[in-house]
Amino acid sequence: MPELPEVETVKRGLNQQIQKFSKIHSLRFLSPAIRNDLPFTKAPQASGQRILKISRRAKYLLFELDDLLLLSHLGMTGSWRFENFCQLSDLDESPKLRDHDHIEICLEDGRVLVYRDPRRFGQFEILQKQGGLARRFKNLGPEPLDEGEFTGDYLFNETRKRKAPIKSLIMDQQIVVGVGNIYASEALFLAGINPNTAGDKLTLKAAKNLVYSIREVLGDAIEFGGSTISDFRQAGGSEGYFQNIHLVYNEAGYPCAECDSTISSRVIAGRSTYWCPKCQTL
DNA sequence: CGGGTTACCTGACGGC
DNA sequence: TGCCGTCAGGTAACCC
Repeated sequence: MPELPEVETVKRGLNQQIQKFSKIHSLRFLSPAIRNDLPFTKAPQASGQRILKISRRAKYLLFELDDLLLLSHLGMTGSWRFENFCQLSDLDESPKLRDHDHIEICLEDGRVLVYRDPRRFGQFEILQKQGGLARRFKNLGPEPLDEGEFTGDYLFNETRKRKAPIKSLIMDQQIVVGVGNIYASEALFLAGINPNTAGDKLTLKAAKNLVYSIREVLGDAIEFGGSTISDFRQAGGSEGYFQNIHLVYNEAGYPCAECDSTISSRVIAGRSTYWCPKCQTL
């Protein structure tokens, strides 16, 4: 589900709600069954650690503790929420848990952070602060919103000799992180580039345009609190608004907002893809 | 290696 | 009502 704007929205919401240096009373896994099979039911090493802040790399959330990092990927349907009044003495009787809750982090201030993920495509790992992260993230490309590395020249170079459709390439997290299926279609529309165009057919000018459009659509989506398609929610539980501004995603058969042509769709590398045949000719 | 397909899961929705 | 097929924002394993 969540792409970069949704994860960024969750991160900002969690940081607002984390009190200054909330201390963890206990962290426990309610189910061993999210994607990277949690090998234990309790994580005593997290007890007593403060949550200093929550940051984001690519589509991963990083809970920075005193000595540890909690790494959380939301997959398609993952979400974090706060519940009040954690029953510290008798967790099993907690009435606040729902179906598909997998992780519970009780804070000493009495609140509890709960991770829920019906489809269980999410990931969760506990890493040592020193060293673990670089290895874990070695295959991730640059952050699209950071100045400097993700430039038109960079994308042009990365797409040379690549025959795959440009849409697949901008969703490749080794080339650039954070772009998923919705924002790939949206960014290509803004740039006037057909998603089926082979990577090596991209001109330098088009690559520069596309980098600009990716930045624009991701940045705008963050301002609107992300896109709520079915179950994405901000950390406070409210919906995003950017889904109301999608120009091509899920618009097959409807008129293009720019030119009234009928929006096309086709599955590319297993993912539904949408574009305007008249506006996207590069 | 590069590109596509499938698997991993549950739930929502449409057609019959 | 209910059954069945299809689809869903991601990643990783697998196959050619």
